[in-house]
Amino acid sequence: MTTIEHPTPIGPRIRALRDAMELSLRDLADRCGVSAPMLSQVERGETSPTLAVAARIAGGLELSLSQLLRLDEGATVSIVRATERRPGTNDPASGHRAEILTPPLPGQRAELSRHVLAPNAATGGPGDPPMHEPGSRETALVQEGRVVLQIDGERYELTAGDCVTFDADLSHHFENPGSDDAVLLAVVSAGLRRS
Amino acid sequence: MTTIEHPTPIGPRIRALRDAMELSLRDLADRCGVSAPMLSQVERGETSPTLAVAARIAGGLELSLSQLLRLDEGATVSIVRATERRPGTNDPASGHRAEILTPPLPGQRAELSRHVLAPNAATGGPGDPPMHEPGSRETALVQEGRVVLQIDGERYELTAGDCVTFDADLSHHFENPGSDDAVLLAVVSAGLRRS
DNA sequence: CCGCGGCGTATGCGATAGCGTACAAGCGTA
DNA sequence: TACGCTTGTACGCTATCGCATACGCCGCGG
Repeated sequence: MTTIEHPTPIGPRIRALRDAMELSLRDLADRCGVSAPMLSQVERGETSPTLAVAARIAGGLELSLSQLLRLDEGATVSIVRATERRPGTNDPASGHRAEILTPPLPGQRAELSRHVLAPNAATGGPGDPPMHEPGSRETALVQEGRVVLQIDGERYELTAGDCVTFDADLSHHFENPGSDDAVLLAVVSAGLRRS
Repeated sequence: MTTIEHPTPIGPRIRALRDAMELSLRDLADRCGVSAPMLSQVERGETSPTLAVAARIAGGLELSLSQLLRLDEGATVSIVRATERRPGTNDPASGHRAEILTPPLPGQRAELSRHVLAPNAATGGPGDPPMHEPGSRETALVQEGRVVLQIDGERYELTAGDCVTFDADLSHHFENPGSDDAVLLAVVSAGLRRS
């Protein structure tokens, strides 16, 4: 009996998920098209499955593979302490006021910011930044007014209360086409993490 | 020459990442401890690597495995339109007022909420919900007052301006130990997506 | 007592992942 | 033309993944 060294202890996790769904090895085997003995070996860490079967196992557990493997994501809790207030941008010319609510960030995981767009103001130019690191996600909530979001050439019209989520590594910017200030709460989260 | 059907087209992605880092097959092979021919076969989808070597490849690309596989995450843009205002909870007994800012959500990807905690109030009980689906992340920003966060028994003290990120599938709750209202902006994002 | 159904695991065999090596093609230099 | 040196790929061989099958174990009903 030799136990292989794990890239990540996926075995116990599969076992836990299977138990939580109250499936036997054979039940899960039927659901995912992987033999029961194989499942047993994977759960006990006696073998390293190929991506193909790992993906089928994930499917049987109603997860995507990257979700099944998501336990190597690092610290479960990270706190960034408040520091001096970040200045915030205020561009009277364009009518764009932005305020980053989160403290500056080593090992950045998330950033909340609040934007106020005067009538006809926009965040950056059409092809410019804001553009975040590959894999990051942005969620924005329109709190007041009307906003037009341009992503990669596409145009979306949003009104107060609308919420949009998109891949933040695409070029994107917001505009205020209305005649009142628009207020936008934006959250950028969880991009790739290099090293 | 037979091409296997991919769980997810990881091959082209590896190739793209390798090109972006300007590494040859042998360079990457040295970095990650996987032979160059193997890398070539994986990139072209001629073989499905084991998790062990996939993880080493990911390591050579300075990514975690789940990050390397993260391309099955779905649509790049999703908009949830504003609907009627959600009522929001208001519990005078406990002193907890909560307001969910995002509209109700098919295919929920993110939820922003704003919590006001009167002195000595708390969000839920110590072991209760709020507890979100496996894999989800929560980021919270203390806007006013002082807050104590309990996660899985651990206790963290936060003051205005602090920002915390943690795995939201752990049991957690916030308390206000101060003598003024505490205001908390919370964002839950990107949990598991079943099927 | 036996039999029957379930459970997880040991066994043995094809198929193939993963290695070292050897190869063809594309560069710049002589 | 030949030469080094790079690039990515084809060739064999061994380790092992992944399967069907068989086994020991336990709880239940006869």
